[in-house]
Amino acid sequence: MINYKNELNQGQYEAVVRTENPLLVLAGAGTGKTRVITYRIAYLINEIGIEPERILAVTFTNKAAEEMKHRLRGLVGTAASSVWMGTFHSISLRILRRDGSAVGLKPGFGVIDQDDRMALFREVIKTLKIDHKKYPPKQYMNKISWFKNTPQYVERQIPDAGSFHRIDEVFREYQKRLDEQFLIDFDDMLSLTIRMFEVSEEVRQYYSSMFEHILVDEYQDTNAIQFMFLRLLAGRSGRICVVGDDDQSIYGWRGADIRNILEFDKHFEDVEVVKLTENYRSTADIIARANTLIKNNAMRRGKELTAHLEMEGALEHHSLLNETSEADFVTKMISKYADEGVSYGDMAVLYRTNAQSRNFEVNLNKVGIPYKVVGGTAFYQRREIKDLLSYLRFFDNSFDSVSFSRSLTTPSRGIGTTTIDKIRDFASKNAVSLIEAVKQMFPSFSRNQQEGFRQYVGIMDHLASFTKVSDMVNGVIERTGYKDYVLANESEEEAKKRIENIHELYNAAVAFEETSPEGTLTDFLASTSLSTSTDEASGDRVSLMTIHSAKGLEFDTVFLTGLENGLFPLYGSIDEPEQLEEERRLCYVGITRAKRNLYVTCAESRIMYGNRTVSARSYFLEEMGFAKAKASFTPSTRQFDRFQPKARKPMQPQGKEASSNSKAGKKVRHEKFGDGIVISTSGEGASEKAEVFFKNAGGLKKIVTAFLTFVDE
DNA sequence: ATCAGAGGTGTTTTT
DNA sequence: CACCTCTGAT
Repeated sequence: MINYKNELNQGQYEAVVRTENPLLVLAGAGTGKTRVITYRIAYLINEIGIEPERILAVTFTNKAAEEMKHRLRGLVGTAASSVWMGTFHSISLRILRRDGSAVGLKPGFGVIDQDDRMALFREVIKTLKIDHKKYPPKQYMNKISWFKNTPQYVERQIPDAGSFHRIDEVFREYQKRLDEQFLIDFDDMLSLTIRMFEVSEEVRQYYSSMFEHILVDEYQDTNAIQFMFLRLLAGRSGRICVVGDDDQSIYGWRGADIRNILEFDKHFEDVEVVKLTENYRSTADIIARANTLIKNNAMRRGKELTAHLEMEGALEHHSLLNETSEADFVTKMISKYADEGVSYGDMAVLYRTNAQSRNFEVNLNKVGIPYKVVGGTAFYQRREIKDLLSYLRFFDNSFDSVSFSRSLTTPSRGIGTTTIDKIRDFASKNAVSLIEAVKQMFPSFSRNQQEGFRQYVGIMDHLASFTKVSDMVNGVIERTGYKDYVLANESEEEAKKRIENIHELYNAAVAFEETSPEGTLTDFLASTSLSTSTDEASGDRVSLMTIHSAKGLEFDTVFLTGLENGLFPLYGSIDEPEQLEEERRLCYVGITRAKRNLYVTCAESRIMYGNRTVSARSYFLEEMGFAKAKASFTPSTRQFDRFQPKARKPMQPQGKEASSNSKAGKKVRHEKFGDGIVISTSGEGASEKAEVFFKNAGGLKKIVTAFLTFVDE
């Protein structure tokens, strides 16, 4: 049926048929990674005779899993749906649903989503009377999230006391509340699964022998405990195949450990390695730029892509005056290509930070070009959706206090925080559910409040009369009068959008019933917590997204924007070689998204923090070989600091060579903060301020230039 | 209990 | 700039 030899090149073929030993596939951008994975699974099923449900395939996003399943269906038909395919998180969740009792989870446990988790941290900080201004809840959340991704947490340790203000207390209190509410958070999915494997040899054995073959996509972005997960299932000599590209590792900040891929052959026995370097995506020009850029990185296994498509395209760099002209330029080019017949869905505008999307949005709107901002607020994060779901969440889990207070107060019923806090206390002290607390405390409420509660409890009772998730969704929409509430409180335009979303929620519930006929409300709610904005379809519209979100995607025409020092590479990374390398990899990912046309832009100044700041061209521009901007698009005569094209230890900025009107990159000294590097400047004359990164004194600070001494080297 | 307005604060990137 | 939280007025 499938002719593997004909449909794959030599390297891909090897990657597909070597199924005995641990296999590392180093697959550069556009070298047919997805093809390898799908064909390998097909090969395992069709040629080796492995049962599809004994194959585990881990992807980076839910969307990638869907895409892969779709492609696999084309190769093996309905068997595709039996393969275990999904992200580490979704697979872990599935495992925990079945065996979570081994680590003390109650069968119907819920999953708290990111926003609610943040809300929970705020509560905790408040209860512990910690000054949230001095110690923002967000920091605790990040630190604890980070900690939950370490082997120590898997081993049940508690964060090092003293490492951050009262963090162990916060951790305990936060965890206590989660436990009380029978909730787990995002990070728990993975760490609890691994803990379970360690605690229960029986469970581990069950999954380990069930999965005869494990495949992992985007292996370069796995972290320490994801590695543990794989090791526990596959053993040291197991049948595991990981596919990745060390040059595309861009999640170090999230704990991804590039050593997982660099040292794969140390972690497993008898490892075979296949390198895929033949690129079938981009023009030779694009590949050449990508290669020269990434050569500047020291931490890599080292490989060079070769272009295999006979195709011509544009590859240009344009330096624009400011962020508006950058957006103008991009918009103009998009129109041009659209006129030439390139469809909108085949074009993408990429940037380093989400905040940059605005200018493009404004301009594209003006001209009427359809676009989609990927990575904005995810569907399930929208206010109206969260409001409605909070009823279902509370109905599903009457211990969930975040959902309780949200649903109880939207639309408002004359019950406020004071009363809610009382109910919480009561429930917590008596170890009863919140709904039980309400019932017992009922006589103590004022008449008005009693009316509110009666209505609220009525909705919950109403929900109990349904079995189908979609009916419940509909029930909430009807009984809360949510549409009227929206119409009464929002502008007509806004209300229309929200109501559309509400209908979409109902559709999602119907779709859920179709894809998982056995699925419960709990499952549906968990799936909403796992869903992210990158999972949503984009249609025939121009994609606006961060380079991180663009990972794994490709477009005919790509605009890579904002190539300025301080923005891309971003501030903090400039002085840290390792981080700078990650930024460079990110740039590499950006370049290699383009198939035919690539435009790389920068702006000489842009508004940041509300004032206009001038910044220097990105190091990466010179490294890609864009030594000078095109004359026609550089009205400014300003000179920028230049760097040796092949500096190894990237770039101690050379202050001396900078011109007088751009101080970016210069080394400075401040009486109090010590040595630093100027990132950008704003203002004129005596009020001129410089944004300076102080390595040893708290990072980025804004200082009036007069207080700085410029240091010559 | 709710809302509007002031004022302070901080920004990467996301499963 | 844009968000968020706190405050004081209804």
